[in-house]
Amino acid sequence: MSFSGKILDWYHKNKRVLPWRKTTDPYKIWLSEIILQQTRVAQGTPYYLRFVETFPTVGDLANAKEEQVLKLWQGLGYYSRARNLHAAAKMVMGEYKGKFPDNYKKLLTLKGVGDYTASAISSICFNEPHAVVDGNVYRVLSRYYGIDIPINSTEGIKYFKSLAQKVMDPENIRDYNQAIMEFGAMQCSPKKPLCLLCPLNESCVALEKGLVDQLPVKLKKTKVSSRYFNYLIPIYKDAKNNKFTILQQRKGKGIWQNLWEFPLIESKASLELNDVIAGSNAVFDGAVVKDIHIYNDMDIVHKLSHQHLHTKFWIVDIEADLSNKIPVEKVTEFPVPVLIADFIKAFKF
DNA sequence: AAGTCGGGGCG
DNA sequence: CGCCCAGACTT
Repeated sequence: MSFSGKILDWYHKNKRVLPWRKTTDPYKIWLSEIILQQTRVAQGTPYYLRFVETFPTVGDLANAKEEQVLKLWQGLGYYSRARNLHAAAKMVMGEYKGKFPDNYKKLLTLKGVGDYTASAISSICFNEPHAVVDGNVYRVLSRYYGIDIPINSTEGIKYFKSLAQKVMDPENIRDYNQAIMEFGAMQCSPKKPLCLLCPLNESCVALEKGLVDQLPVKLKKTKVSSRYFNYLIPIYKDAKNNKFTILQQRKGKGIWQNLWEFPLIESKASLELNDVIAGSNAVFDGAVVKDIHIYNDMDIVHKLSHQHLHTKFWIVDIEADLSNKIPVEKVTEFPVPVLIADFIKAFKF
């Protein structure tokens, strides 16, 4: 049997029941594909279910506030996916007059849709013979065919796309694409692949040569930098003892764009109380600071892919009134990074 | 071609 | 602690 035949055969016996496998609605398939980019099925599934329930159609998503989309996305990471998702929904309702793009080329024009996602949607929904190449496919192909070209090099990306296209089954592309990914996730896993029980173990080059644990080859990891965050949590009590604080939206280029956070002082190194007292005047210009004290004794180190955020939360009691204040009960309504969400959850306002 | 963008799970 | 996850976009 051919490579694709064995993959398909394995898939029909071993595939998981997943919510997006019940439909070929391009809107829902697109949703699932964006959510699952660089994200495990287990982590993405509850988000998929919430999105489909909250926004049953692409029009519903387009009509939502970005704020609501980000809130629903909170905790999934790579928030540009959520912003692009919303923008793409508006493109579908505008430029495509509400009809979801129905071929690879049109799909590629949507924000946040690259070669992988366009291939996935066009094959699953419209039976177009475009082979997907995700992390699973890189692993399966590099092992089975014994290819050591780095998968994240320009040459590797081109080579594996071409190889994937050559060995796919164009007649069953909808199942084949999902099959090879499922096979990579369940059988040909990154660590401890199940070679002993593998339907391809008689013809796998990596297994024959003992290179399974060395493939695929991936170029050097990026180095991690450290940043020092000091969040100032202002607390103002009015005459009726209602409590207020401040959240502000992150703008500009870096992490967490358009998410909300407390007023922030970033520094080159860890700050002491006196530094924060000095800096707080600029942050709350005019307002009278009654007291500042540290919330977390030790720095909280929030780890991202290539940044370690050494974080201190400072509780700032304010006497005079604050501009832009929000009632503390409202803080949970804003889309915030996990670092902030964890603080809000633990802190008793 | 290299960097950037999150958060979580696993060995 | 390092690696990887149904990648895309910017520089």
